[in-house]
Amino acid sequence: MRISELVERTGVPLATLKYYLREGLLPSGEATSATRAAYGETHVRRVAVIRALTETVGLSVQKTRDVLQLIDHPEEDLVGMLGKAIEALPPNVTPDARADYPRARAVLEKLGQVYEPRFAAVAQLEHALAAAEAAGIPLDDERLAVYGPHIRAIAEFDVRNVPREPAAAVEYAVLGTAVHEPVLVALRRLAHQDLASRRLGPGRDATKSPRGKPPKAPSATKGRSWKKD
Amino acid sequence: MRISELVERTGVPLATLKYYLREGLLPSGEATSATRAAYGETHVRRVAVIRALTETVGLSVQKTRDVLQLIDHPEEDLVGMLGKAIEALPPNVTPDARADYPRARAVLEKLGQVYEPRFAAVAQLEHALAAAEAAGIPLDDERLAVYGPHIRAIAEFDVRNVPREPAAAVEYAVLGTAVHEPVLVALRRLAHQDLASRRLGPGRDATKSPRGKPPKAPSATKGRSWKKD
DNA sequence: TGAGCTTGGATAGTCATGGTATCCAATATT
DNA sequence: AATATTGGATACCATGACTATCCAAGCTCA
Repeated sequence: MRISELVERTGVPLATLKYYLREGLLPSGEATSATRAAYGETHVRRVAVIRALTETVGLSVQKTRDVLQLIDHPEEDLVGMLGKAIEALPPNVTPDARADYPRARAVLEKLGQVYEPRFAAVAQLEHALAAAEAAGIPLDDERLAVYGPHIRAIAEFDVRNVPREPAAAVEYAVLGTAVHEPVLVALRRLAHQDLASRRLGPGRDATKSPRGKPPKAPSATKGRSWKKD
Repeated sequence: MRISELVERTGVPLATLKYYLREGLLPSGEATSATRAAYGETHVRRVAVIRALTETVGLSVQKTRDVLQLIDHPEEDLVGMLGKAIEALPPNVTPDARADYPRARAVLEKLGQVYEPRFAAVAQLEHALAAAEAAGIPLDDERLAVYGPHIRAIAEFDVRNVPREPAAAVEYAVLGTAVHEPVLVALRRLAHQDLASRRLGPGRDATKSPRGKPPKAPSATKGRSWKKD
């Protein structure tokens, strides 16, 4: 297909596609002549991934390019790739191997995981913990005892499902880490709303302005029983 | 204290503090004279919260102001406040009550939660699910069956710990939702790295450059027993 | 008292991002 | 041949988050 069709298929303006081309996010189509190139389904998919990474995950165009290059040039070392990908993900904190991340270290020790200051995620965790502290809601032991195992279980599922084929594994690891984060975050927010509205009782309005029927009582929800504190 | 001291205490440049003042993120100190004002600990804390929200959570200055105003003017309706807060959080998708969010609806039905298109989080979830799909890693039933309950459990803990006092509850709900997200995300990334390095076997190097002894089994951690699901 | 420093308040400038818009010349297409 | 579409290059623009200056009205301390 020609680039004009790519515009139609993806809904992304021509000028923007050219921009992605320039920035190296999107490989140029196969040149069929001096002034013409053919694009394929891979390009359609690539554009979708670019938008997912930039719009939903919130990566900058530069970081998106880094991540895509990781996928395009997979190395055998999955763990190393994963590390590099995580480094590209927000929040953009650059790890300093010689720095000390006391909060992160304490947390990791409690979780029985290795504290490795070269991991970008350690610096990210430190940052996040400091922010929580600053906001007046530190991650105390009790909360960590809840968050830790559940997050670990989620991560175990993720890792269990890594494809065997190396290239696919890299793509899964890199994209999966990034792309499921917003899903998890949204699910938590929705669970908050669901629980809060049930807790504060049906009968009161569930939303700010719209007058919506408050979600019906906690009744039967998959047989789950939510004890209310 | 004078503003120059606030600069020292927070490490934020004067020009930036003035910017926050202008934008209404930071209340001005109590005027002691025509050209002098006194700042207190509340200001120090406020600046910390501003940085946490902008740097770590990734809010824009505008959205940060919205969130802070929510906290400063708490209403009794906690659920409504929570909804407004979530609306200010990234990704910035504005919910359309008349729109249909098919992916989000399907997920919520499977989870036994109410589908309410006015909730911003529903639109956010739809967005995230579409992005995951575009990236080639859709949230299939199996994954949802794992993510859902664990996230729910986390959210239950969060809701269980809402303070009783209304103003404190609003602050906890609004800040807690936002501020713990980066923590959860960082924990998942670290769990990925931990699991991946264990999986690809000790014996192989755990990171690209650093040589880290693979963590010992999750066994006993501080005598605390967190049952793993 | 007065020289110099610190403020608050206002205004303008800067830098990075993430696009948009144009122009052009070389083809395709009809 | 006439018209439309490309690729490639270049220039332009809007937003956001600061950052820098200016100024005049106080403080402060010798």
